Amino acid sequence: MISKRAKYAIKTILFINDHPELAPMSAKLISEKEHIPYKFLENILRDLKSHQLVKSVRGAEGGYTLGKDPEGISIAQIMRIVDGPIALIPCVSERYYEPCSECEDEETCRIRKLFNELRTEMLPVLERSITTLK
Amino acid sequence: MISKRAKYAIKTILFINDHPELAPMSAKLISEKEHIPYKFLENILRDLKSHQLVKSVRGAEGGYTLGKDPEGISIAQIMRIVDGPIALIPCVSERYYEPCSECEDEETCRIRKLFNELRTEMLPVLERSITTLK
DNA sequence: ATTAATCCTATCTAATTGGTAGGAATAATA
DNA sequence: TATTATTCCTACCAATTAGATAGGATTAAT
Repeated sequence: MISKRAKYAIKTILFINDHPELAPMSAKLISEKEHIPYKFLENILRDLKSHQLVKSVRGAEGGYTLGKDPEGISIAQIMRIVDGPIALIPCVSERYYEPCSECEDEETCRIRKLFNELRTEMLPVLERSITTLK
Repeated sequence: MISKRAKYAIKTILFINDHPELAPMSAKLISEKEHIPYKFLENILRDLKSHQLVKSVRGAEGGYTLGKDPEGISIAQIMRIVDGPIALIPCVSERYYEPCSECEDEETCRIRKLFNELRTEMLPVLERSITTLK
């Protein structure tokens, strides 16, 4: 299961992308329209900003805009920022790899092999640009 | 990420299936060979038993055997028992469905659509019989 | 000066994860 | 029959994570 944080982050990015006419978009508005607790949303936005997924404008009339071309933003990117690995076990994660403490031989581990295959199936779905979501 | 509980459960089922000559298999042996904390393993086995994935024989020389034909056991089954849903958001889970509290319209939700597609890609991998794992 | 924003640090509560403790019940076998 | 090896059961516990909330400093438009 992904966290609420991740779901909120995805909603936020989609909402900003859907409403270019309201740029820069205030956290208050996002919070109200997407039913995300305001202070929690602030945290999430800070996280997204530190990873360049959004940019901010300070002061009155300020708010957030996407940090890069929406074509280049995927759900996978957002998930990795807020939840960490996409893979379901750490020993098959590319970016967050960690060996399993009790595993005897990673090369022949059937569990690892299966979850590696699983990750391979998952990635293309999650790495599509957010602009392709309908 | 799946829990350690789930990984231990999978290892346990595979180990029992791999060693029919040691049936019934004691928790002590599984614990030692697969490096799973004994008391924790007991919990997991109880859980697997209550879902008919293993059967037990009590007393000295007792232990555990598979609760059904290994052809009929999948990683998905084990994961559902110990971790719950396979789907990454509750609103696309078949067996553990729950609506998203903040969602306005499930039918048109793009996030839901994507994660539903994701689940559809994941299931065939996880629902293969454990006997096919190499 | 006021107001509406972002930014920052810190704190809090509840649930979950990963595990442990202690012992009762059962059955093989010496 | 006593011992031993096992499953079975209830309860507890510590650390971490999830999901926020609090309070205020900073910035900029009006």
